Amino acid sequence: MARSTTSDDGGTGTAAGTGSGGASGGASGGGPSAAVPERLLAEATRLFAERGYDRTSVQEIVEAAGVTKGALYHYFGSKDDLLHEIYARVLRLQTERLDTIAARHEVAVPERLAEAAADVVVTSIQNLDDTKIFFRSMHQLSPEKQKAVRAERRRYHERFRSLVEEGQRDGHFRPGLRPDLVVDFFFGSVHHLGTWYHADGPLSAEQVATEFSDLLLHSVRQP
Amino acid sequence: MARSTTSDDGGTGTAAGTGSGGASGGASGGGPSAAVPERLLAEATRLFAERGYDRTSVQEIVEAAGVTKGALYHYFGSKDDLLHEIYARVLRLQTERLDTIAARHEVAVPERLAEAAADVVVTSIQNLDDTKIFFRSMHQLSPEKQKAVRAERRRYHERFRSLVEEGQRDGHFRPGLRPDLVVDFFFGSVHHLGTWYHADGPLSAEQVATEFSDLLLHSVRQP
Amino acid sequence: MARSTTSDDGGTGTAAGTGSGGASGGASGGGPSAAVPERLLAEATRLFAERGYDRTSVQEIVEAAGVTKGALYHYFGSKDDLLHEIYARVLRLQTERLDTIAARHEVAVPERLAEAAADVVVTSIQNLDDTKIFFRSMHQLSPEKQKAVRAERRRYHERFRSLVEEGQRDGHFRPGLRPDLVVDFFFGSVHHLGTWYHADGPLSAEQVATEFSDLLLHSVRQP
Amino acid sequence: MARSTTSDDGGTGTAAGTGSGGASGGASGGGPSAAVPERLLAEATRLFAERGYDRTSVQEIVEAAGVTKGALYHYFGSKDDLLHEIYARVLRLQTERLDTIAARHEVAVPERLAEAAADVVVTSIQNLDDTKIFFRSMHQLSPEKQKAVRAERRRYHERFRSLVEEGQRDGHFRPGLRPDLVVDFFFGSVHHLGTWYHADGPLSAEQVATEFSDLLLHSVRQP
DNA sequence: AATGAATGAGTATTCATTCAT
DNA sequence: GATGAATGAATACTCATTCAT
Repeated sequence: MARSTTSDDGGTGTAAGTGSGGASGGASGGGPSAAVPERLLAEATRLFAERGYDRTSVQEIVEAAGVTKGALYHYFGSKDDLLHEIYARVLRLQTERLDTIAARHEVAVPERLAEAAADVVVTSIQNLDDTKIFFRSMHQLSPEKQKAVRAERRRYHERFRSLVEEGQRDGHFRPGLRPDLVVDFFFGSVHHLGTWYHADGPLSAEQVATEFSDLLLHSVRQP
Repeated sequence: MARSTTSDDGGTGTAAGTGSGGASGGASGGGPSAAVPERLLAEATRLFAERGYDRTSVQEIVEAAGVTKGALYHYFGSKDDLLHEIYARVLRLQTERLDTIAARHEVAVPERLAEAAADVVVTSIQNLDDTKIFFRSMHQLSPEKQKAVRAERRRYHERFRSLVEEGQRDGHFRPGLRPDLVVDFFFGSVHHLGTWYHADGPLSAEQVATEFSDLLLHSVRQP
Repeated sequence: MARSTTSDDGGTGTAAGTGSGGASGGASGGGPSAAVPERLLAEATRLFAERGYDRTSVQEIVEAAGVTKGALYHYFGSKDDLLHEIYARVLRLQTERLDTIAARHEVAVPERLAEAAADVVVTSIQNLDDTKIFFRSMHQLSPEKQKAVRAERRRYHERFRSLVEEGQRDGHFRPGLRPDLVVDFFFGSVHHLGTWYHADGPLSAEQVATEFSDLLLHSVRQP
Repeated sequence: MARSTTSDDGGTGTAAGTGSGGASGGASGGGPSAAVPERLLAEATRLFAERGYDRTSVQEIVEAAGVTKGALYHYFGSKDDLLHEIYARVLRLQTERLDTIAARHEVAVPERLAEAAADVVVTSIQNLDDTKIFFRSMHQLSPEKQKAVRAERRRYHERFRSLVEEGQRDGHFRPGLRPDLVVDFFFGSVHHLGTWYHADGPLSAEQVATEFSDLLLHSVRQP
């Protein structure tokens, strides 16, 4: 059984091992020739972002992916599982990137914070569908999956907060600030990108990233 | 007919005519003795915030309000209408407050911006249910109501943006900033209060307001 | 009480006596200044013909008539009552006209039959809404009202059948025909006028009446 | 998906694929062992004829057919779809029969018209439920389905009318008659069979057919 | 690995009617 | 004579999920 209803395998398990060598296998991403689980995740992401989790029916997902319900339930234990997988994927990506940036101890804290902030803006815009889903659909996950996602999210925020705290200890950032509030302040802005940013608008992801990063840095920096 | 399906009466219409002085009338808020439309709105707000719009059934709302479905549909054209009414109410409130603050031309712009920022944080926390609903459920409104709410929201953002622009002209705020991005940056933070703030947590509304306002001001101020 | 829920007063009772001397009274027909019961009947007739009895709500009727539900229930015991009144009205009219024509014993039977046939076609077209309602909505009447209408209808058919029988006895009409079948044959055609006749089509009521009457006469006449 | 909401496949599609030879498949008609779509159609036909389309609930249909609502909606897109399917079935049958009869060019027109007339009476009586539904429920179809049925019906009438016109050209029928009116005259009679004919009455289908056909022929024939 | 028929509990909404005023 | 708020039962339709094949 490939089902992952209650699995805690970090989220890669469901799709792993399918299709290699098969006629349809191999491609990553959601193109028509991609493996079935990837295609399902890609279409689900698109549809959840477009009309919301509750308003997207399993039927619509499988039709968009060109498979049948049976196939979906072969790979995913439930609709909820699909959503959880989407969250896991984005959290994994962001955590990895933040860890890489934060670990560059040779770079001064303000530069690392600026880079981390800009990076999360860019990846949030690059995965705007995930960003939209993230803040809208958390409460539609089952309680235990919600708990798991919140825990992962908390760890991510803690790493970010550590950077702020490190900057305060080094005298770069204003000591009176509450680092947790700073993090909530900034990630509110990031999560809301999904409500107003449009790829075909006047601003590139990098422009937004630069400005958001700049605003954050000015807001915390020791004048 | 008291229905307000397409009314643009500013939202007070639904409750009008229920009679001050009547046995059931008069009270505002959602207590058990309040008028039926108010009770429905109060319970709907609570439930939408608690479990989301799509996951709240009309049945649950009327049970919580102690009336029947027929009564709900006597006052509101649809479930969607209820949600729209909630949005209209909070937008009206925030717009009024911002207008009052922004109009105090005898006060310098940074002080007015700081006050406006702190004020919207406090009222967002005081109406935390509305805040939660706002950013989660916008896309569950019917397209035309969504358009109406977005338009109203845009007007609100524009007023806020004018303050930033005024500050730039006066030389208080950094000229290189894009005022629209500043507004999106800050209101992301505000709208996300609903995802992390808890009334029984360690922070008062005023503490958050002061810190968010401070972060905003530092982020834009001419150093 | 003016209600006529179970009355057998021949159908005139409900509206009689209202409004004489009142500001709104006097006019017959359904114009905006007509008395309330007439206006209700007129709008109900129009709406029942347009969208069917079950698909017309009491709310729609009272809105079209410019009154409230309370007013409707003041004059009519039920929605069903309204429909019954419409049937009674058209049956009364047709019966009266047939009686008048059939009683002209100085005229030969074929001429009387031809005139009766043409007349019922003309009045059916002049009251096309009633004609549409008649054959579509009979089964939506309450069982007892349905019985009453059927009985009245049967009496009407019997009078018509008598003409055919009289013609057979006089040697004008073919003796082998079953008069009841002739009547059903012809009234099928008449009742179906509502499904195809349009006032703005190429045929006048009189043209249809002449041709239908001619077809009937040729179908029964002794060659 | 077996749904046929908008299908124009001539109406057989809904039942396709249920498998001849399967444990439940094969039987036509509405017996308890028939395939699910057939059983649903059979019970719907019976109930629509008995109490009308609007007064028959989907719940009643599925209970009568011994299945669940989900099963109905698996095969039919809507209640409206069921009705449309009933119309399509009867129209197909009648069109086929008329075509066969009208195509016998070796037979003189009056004989062919008489046979066609008698045949449509017999099949209308044999499918009396369909006949009842036909004239009562047309206006309860969705506008586009109504249009489709009317178009099909028009084609049927046109074929019948062609017979009349052919007879006029051949000198068998009176030249002054409007063939379209003759057709409306006759089919009014046919459609109304449902309102008065009873299988347990004194008349056999053939007796009615013979007399109706005779009345039609006499009404149009050159004396 | 995959199908698709079938389930059954759930959804928002409608509506004729009543009744205190 | 007339109002309109309120009822409560009924309505068509949806959908995540299961399971025999």
